[in-house]
Amino acid sequence: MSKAKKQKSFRPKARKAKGFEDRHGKLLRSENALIKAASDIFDAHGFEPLSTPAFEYADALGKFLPDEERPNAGVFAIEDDDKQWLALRYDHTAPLARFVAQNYDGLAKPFRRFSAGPVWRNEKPGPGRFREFIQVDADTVGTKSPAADAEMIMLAAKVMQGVGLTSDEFTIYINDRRLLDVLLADLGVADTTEGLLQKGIVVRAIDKLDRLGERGVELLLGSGRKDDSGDYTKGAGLTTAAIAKVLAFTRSGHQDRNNTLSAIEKLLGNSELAKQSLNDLNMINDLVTAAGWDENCVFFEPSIVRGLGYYTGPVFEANINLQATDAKGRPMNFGSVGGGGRYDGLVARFKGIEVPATGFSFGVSRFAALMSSLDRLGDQDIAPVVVLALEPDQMASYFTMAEELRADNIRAEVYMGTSGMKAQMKYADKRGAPAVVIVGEDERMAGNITVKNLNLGSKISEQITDNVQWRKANAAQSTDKRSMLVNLVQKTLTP
RNA sequence: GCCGCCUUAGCUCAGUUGGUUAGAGCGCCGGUUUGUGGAACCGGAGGUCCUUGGUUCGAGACCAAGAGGCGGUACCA
Repeated sequence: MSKAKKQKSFRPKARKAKGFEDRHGKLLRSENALIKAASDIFDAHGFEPLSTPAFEYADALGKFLPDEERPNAGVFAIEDDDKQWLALRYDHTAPLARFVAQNYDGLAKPFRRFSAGPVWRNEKPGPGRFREFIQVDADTVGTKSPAADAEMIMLAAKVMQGVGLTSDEFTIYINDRRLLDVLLADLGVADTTEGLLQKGIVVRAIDKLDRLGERGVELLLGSGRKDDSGDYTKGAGLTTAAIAKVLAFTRSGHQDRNNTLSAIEKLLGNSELAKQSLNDLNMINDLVTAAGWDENCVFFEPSIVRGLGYYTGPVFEANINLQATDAKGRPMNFGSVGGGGRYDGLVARFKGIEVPATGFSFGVSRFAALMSSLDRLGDQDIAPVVVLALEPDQMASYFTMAEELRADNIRAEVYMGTSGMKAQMKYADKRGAPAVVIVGEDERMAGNITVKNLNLGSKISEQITDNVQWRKANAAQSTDKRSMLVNLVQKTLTP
């Protein structure tokens, strides 16, 4: 490597941006299968497909406004030619609120729609956490009816089933934010700025129950917690008695939905707001029960709160009860693969009038990664049969052969390179092709085709140690008349 | 953002108290075998030892700063 050469060419390093993922093969097929399964279910229930742009004006996305100092905190934002700030959407809900507000008069309400596509968050990436990921959302806008919430819950369960999970392999948890509001009001957390801040800490602390355990959450509710790395997190500053009450509430879940509701009623039943909430939850329970969803996959769970601030009523979460390991053999604990709830305030930001809404969202990337590693989705990733291109002037006939295979639903391709036969065999092997079609001069002159079974070939090779025998072994291939092409390939592919 | 650990070939990693020309396995390429991938044997290519500065006669190794990666934690409208 001469100095002159080094100076001549600048080469950028081939590397992908942090927190962004290349997706291909089995994993991408899993994602697509998941998106399709969810979309089909939403569509069958009468939800309208809706696609909104990746960019929105930043002020439309939320109360977030990019400031000069850190325009990209949380979201990816750019300043347009006209000095207006654009930001990549960070979920599908905010664009929906914008769409509904903008087209309010023309929409049949309640308006029900589903959306699938990537969303972006400019946050620190971690395992199973990316800066770009796909969400599939279904939302119902324009009704306060708990029936709409019940429908969301059942849709979530149906999607879980739709991707092949049995009812003991997934769980849908239900809770209601209003119950926590009542509880905290009882404990003296006021509706002031300071109180709302405190409430936020409480909600986020409860959200961490599964990760930190009750002891950790207890610290976060009280004075604060120091983690293993020595970092200190400020607590909510509740009294010991108040902490006990909050924890008692999170423990009030039972296996049986009715028992959970009566336990909550005993704890909070005197309040008017709690009565409203329990009424709604009872109606949800009736509908879910009538539809036949049994107690082992749909629960009321008071410890589920969801981290986001905008929920105003029932909240839901979908969990997978399976353990998987990643490429490096480490256990993948994904926890929830989807969540949602009622948010009655979002559209009001635009319209000034309250437009109640409820929705559910699946984190497709996370969900699909889990399913893919369990070989539960995308296992239809079968490599194509490769038609070798041995004689350059016979390409037309190779194309014809591949087309015949495709007509019989066999994934097939013609080798597109210019290398010799050995390289073509290596190519087919590396692709994982189940078989190759070999038609060279010999076959062509005789009006024949040869099909080699690559899987069988590699099995046979394991038993051969002698080099000469190795060369001679072509037991894994057979030759027949040209007209028998599809037949012979078919026979090779079926075990 | 805060805390900890890490960074040597495409990948996983060795590399002695600081001492000539930095290694292994796997992978890759070629050959044995010019119409046959996968086994076996033989050969080959491939390195800014993350970067910069310092200590030293001499640094992959020691020191400092920076960058990147991993993990934890926080934030996540």
